[in-house]
Amino acid sequence: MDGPAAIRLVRTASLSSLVEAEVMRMILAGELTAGEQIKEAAVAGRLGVGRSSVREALRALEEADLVRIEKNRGAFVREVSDAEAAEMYQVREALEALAGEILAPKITAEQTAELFQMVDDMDRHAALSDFEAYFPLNLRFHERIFAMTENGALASIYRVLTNRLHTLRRKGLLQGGGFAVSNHEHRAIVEALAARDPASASKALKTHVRAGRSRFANLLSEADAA
Amino acid sequence: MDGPAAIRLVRTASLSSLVEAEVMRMILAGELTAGEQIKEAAVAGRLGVGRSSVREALRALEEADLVRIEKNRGAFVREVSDAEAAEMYQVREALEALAGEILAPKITAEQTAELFQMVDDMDRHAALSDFEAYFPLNLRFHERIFAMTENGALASIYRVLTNRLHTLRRKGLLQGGGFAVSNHEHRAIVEALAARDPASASKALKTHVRAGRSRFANLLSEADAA
DNA sequence: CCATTTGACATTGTCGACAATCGGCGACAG
DNA sequence: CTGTCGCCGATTGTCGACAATGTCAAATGG
Repeated sequence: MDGPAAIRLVRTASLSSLVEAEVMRMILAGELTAGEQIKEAAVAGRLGVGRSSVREALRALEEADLVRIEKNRGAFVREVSDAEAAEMYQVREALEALAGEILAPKITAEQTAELFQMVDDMDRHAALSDFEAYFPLNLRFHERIFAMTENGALASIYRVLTNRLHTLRRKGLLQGGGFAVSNHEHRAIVEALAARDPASASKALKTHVRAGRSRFANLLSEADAA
Repeated sequence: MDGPAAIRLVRTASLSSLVEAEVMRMILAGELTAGEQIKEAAVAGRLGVGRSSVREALRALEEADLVRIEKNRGAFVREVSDAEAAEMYQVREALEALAGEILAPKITAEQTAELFQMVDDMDRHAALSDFEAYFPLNLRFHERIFAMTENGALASIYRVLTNRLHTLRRKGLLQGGGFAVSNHEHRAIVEALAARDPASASKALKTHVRAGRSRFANLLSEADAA
């Protein structure tokens, strides 16, 4: 027995949803590279489930735009072009700005403390150049802001977008060396939120996303030059 | 033989994707009411396909948030509460504003002509109180604006959002509200776009969505009072 | 009369079988 | 040598079988 958590899991989660989570994890972790084919039988064998469960999972991932399915050819890890990434950054900018507008007027002292704490932690990791610790915290920071808005539709759409962007963002921050800079922007965001000023919170978030986009764009041109 | 269109369809579309489209159509058309259970065997029999294809389709629709699947209980048409609808309106406002900002600087004369034409058509339908003709044109009007931005990510997310809004339990109310007034707002939007002014286009779209939201809210309180 | 149990039925979850299709390799003609 | 055709192995598409689970009403006991 693994305890009540496992019991609850079995009672609520279907096999295909677990497969979906696992394949998604593999994609976001880079264990499956962009463009690579995902063979149903291989996944089924590896996870010890039938092909139907894998097919259902892949179908869900297709709707989430993480894989692309071509009839009679199979499922492939979706590749996001540079142009698409730029589009997504533009949408993300608007979403983050909205989140700032919603959250600023109603943020609580506990919440600002939590966000400041996260920024402090990120500062520590940045000082040590500990990317492995910094990166997930960065993700959680933005996710917490959306969660605090208590607008479920907004948070849900944001998650869809970041899932699609995930590999790109990792790459952008990895080489940028700009993640100390990026954290200065984080602090500015929290300060604007703590001041309960919707306009400046919105602006700080916009600025942050736009800076991230241009950091990404710079890396692209460097890579093209090389 | 049904001609080359049918051939292309068979070569590119899987059964499950066709089932998905059909079930989605039934949900959006209201043939399946909110909260209703969708039985796999019934759909499979009605469409003449196996249960696997139906299951895959339902799984995709779940990811699109049009149905909700409970393990061992089945799939149900998702119902959107009034509170969720309000959240979505807020997100939609931000997305439409962004679309206006993107489109205004680069809209062409042909495109403004097309949009003005649609507004004129809507005026005609409004004068005749022809809901059935007005409503789909209204949807297309907004969709065209997003398409013209040529930001695929933005258009894709907007579609996700509107699909979800269509499962609104009291969606009948959405269509009722003063649509002659609403079309005045449409004209203002196109005029701002034609003037190639991003700020005012963005503002006109925001105003329009916000007005739609309050029209909806008014109808809700009326309905609750009755 | 009410609460609980039990058991039959309906529905979903998972699996493997079989058919359809694709991609590549080699045979073969020019 | 090049291009084409046809076969073969690998992979996906679809289906129905069987097991697991939930539902609901009748039977049972207090």
